Amino acid sequence: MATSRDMRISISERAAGGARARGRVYTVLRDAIVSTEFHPGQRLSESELAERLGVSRTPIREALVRLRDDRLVEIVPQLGTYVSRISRQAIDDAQFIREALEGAAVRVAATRARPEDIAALDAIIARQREAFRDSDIDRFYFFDDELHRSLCDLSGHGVAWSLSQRASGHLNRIRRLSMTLPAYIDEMIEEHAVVLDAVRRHEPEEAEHALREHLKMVVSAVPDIERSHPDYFES
Amino acid sequence: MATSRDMRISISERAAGGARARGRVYTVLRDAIVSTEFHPGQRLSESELAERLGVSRTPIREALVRLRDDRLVEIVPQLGTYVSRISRQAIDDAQFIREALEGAAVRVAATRARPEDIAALDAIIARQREAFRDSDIDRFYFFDDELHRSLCDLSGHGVAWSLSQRASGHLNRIRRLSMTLPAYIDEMIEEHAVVLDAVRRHEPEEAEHALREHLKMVVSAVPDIERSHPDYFES
DNA sequence: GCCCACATACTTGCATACAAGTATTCGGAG
DNA sequence: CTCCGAATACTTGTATGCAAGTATGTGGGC
Repeated sequence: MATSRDMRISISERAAGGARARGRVYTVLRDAIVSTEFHPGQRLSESELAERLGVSRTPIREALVRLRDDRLVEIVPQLGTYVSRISRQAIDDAQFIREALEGAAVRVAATRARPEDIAALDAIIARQREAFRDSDIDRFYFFDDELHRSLCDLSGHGVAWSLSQRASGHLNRIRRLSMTLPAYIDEMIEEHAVVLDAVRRHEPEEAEHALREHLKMVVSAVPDIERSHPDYFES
Repeated sequence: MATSRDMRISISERAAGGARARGRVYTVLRDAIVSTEFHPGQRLSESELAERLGVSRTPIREALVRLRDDRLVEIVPQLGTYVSRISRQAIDDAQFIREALEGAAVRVAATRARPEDIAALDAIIARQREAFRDSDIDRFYFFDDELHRSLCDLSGHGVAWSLSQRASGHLNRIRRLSMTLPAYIDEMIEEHAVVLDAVRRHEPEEAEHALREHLKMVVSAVPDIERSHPDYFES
């Protein structure tokens, strides 16, 4: 029947929009946690969050359940909801996931990148240098994500980036905290340039290796962060 | 203070348990979808599911939201919830994710596997042959998962398996459907043996290559399934 | 016979009410 | 002063009620 086919089309068109309140709440809470505006270990109250965000407990709960999947909060029945403390195992897991997924993606990206794609990537790095010059950490963080996301998109598997992101909550808190140290930012930009050069020259092996090395740098910041914020960590 | 440290411990102990109704509903619904007991394209009613499972709409909703993250259902506001039709892009994405994650995991597993680990893996393959001999597809499917999960666990990053699974909903429907064909099962078992041999000999490169080749076999079944169930697929 | 308009019955999204259970705190006894 | 117990004020989990919106079926007009 023709109707069923029409319905299918209208469905996929509308599903893309998604819900409004639920998605908004999830994004707001996730940002607050990753930016450590909500401190690791802090207790969260569903009712208080509902009041502050101007919605009822229902969308708050649905967002918290998603955040639990991300291991960013721990929900204990009849007791409370807590921002997860940063876990070394979770960092290690996220690092493994990122290297595997983004490494595989950049390998494909290196074989497929067209000149205009590379120009777009160059532009992103230029913006990173700008943000660094202006000491605008939030903007740098944004364009850092943007670069990695673009590389995944180029591979034809944008889902690699979304998955990597959802798995990288603990790691991203380290990223954000490490960006308060200018030395890290400077080195990050140079490493981005190395990755991009390998992509430009269509060298998949080299690109993957450079990216994996680059990703390892985030982990190297852990001891510094652990020293300055010991209470943010587990056990 | 000592209290806060004690609290932390009790929290992590209890968080492991998790909720009962919500988790149960999610598992039941996911199994129903992946086994195509719920047909791709089928419309689901929150109220009907609530009645059938003996709970209210709330846990049903939370489970459906998780399934939407898995791309297994499409929720259209004020219209209805539908079991996603199998999407070629989703299959391709899942394949990419599985190869990247499990490939990286088996590489590590090959370097770390101790004799007793390998014995355990051998035992799983033996059970697969048993299930094959008894034509018990569900049991074979279970031990297939068990083998892949064990390999990921061996790498020290069990999370690779959970992520891979959550991303593989569309692919798993193909897996289940392809297992109705005995020829596929037989070949799968042999390929498992090849992977395991490489792990036994501590050859990471070879193990990853064999696993990636093995994973590709699932995709090769797509045209067959598409011919026998054209209405299960998108557009 | 065909087509258009309206009412109806459904859907999900959100808000609220109730139930079960825990930590804390306040009061009293020793 | 110390310690024990019960009541209280919270927490999350679940159930239900209401609002907004869409598809469908029915009845009337042409």
